[in-house]
Amino acid sequence: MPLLDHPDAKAFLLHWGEMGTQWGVNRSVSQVHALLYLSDRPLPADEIVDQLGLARSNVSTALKELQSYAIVRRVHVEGDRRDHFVAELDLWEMLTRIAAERKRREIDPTIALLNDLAQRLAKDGGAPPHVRERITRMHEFLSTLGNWYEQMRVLPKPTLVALMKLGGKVARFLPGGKKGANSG
Amino acid sequence: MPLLDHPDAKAFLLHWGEMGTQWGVNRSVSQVHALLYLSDRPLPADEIVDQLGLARSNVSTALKELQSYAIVRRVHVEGDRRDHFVAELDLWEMLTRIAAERKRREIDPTIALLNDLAQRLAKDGGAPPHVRERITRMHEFLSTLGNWYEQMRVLPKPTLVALMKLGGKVARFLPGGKKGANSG
DNA sequence: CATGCATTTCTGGATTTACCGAAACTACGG
DNA sequence: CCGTAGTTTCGGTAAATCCAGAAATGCATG
Repeated sequence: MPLLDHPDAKAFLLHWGEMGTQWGVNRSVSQVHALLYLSDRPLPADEIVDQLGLARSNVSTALKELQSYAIVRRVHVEGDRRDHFVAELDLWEMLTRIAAERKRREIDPTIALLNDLAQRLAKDGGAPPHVRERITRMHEFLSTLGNWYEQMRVLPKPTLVALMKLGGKVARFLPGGKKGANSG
Repeated sequence: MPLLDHPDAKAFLLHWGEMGTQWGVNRSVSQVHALLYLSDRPLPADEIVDQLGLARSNVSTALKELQSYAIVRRVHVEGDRRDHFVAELDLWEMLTRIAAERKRREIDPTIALLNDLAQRLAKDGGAPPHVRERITRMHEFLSTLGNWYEQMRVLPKPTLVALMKLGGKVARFLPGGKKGANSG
């Protein structure tokens, strides 16, 4: 029985699709992802086509995209020649992989550009000082974020989860204590 | 002299505009933001129109959107009846405000929906167990993230910055400690 | 190496979104 | 009551995106 006959499953899938569009992911991609996330077994592309009513080609593209994020992978199913696909079910993994890929695609190139601009501006005596300063600050800011991310990325997952659950209490451990901690 | 006569300023603005589109923000909005970020003085809407070559109505909409994120604000300029606009220059502020607004607009409604679905599924004896479980897990996951965010949000900015700079080292403070480090 | 099936890539059309320019409307201060 | 600034709405158009069908490619098998 099709998974999407269940109204709640369908509601989730539709909402997930819309979420995607708001974050710059196309609807087909996020719907395919939602379907695989809800499925209890690997699905072949054809079945995704049937359940979502998308064109075969479109599903193919979506699967490729999802695999490039490493949140969907191909699996072999005994006695079936067709590729089957499953979604990453560990949501922490899912999040970190999406973050990693978006950083790679969008943030890193931005930092690289800002690096260029900042360097050029530093030598350009005629450049307006505030432009130089603003771009340099943005560069530093994104670099800091990037470095932080790289350090979080390599932490073991349970550590990450523990930190997240600890929430604001981590601030206790900062030199100077919680309120009004200094930045050294 | 127009700010965008400087090639590096222009490069930044164009890149920023494209970044926006990849994150679900329209190009006009992010370009207006970039322009205000680089500007060393408050700009009236007309001047934004001139410098970016956008329609007046479009700029008006973009400014409204940016103000709804609280990363641009209206200021009064002595001796000029027109509204002028400035961008938030503190990038940590900018980030947290964008995060706050996107959470409010997109994440919170998603959590609310998942909450509904999870509740309904819990009572629905006929629902496939894996669907119930997957949706429940997603709900818990996003709730955890949301709670974490709320706790981070209220930390003083210097504390936030300090934590970020501390990076992966915060893991040292966890009970059970990461390899090779524990608090005394 | 030919065949059949699975999959990807290409291409044109449909839909959606973005944007302009004009007009209507609000607000405010002479 | 006028003039200026600002916003909102709207029709039209341009551009980007989405997506179905066709063609091409890949791949395992006999």
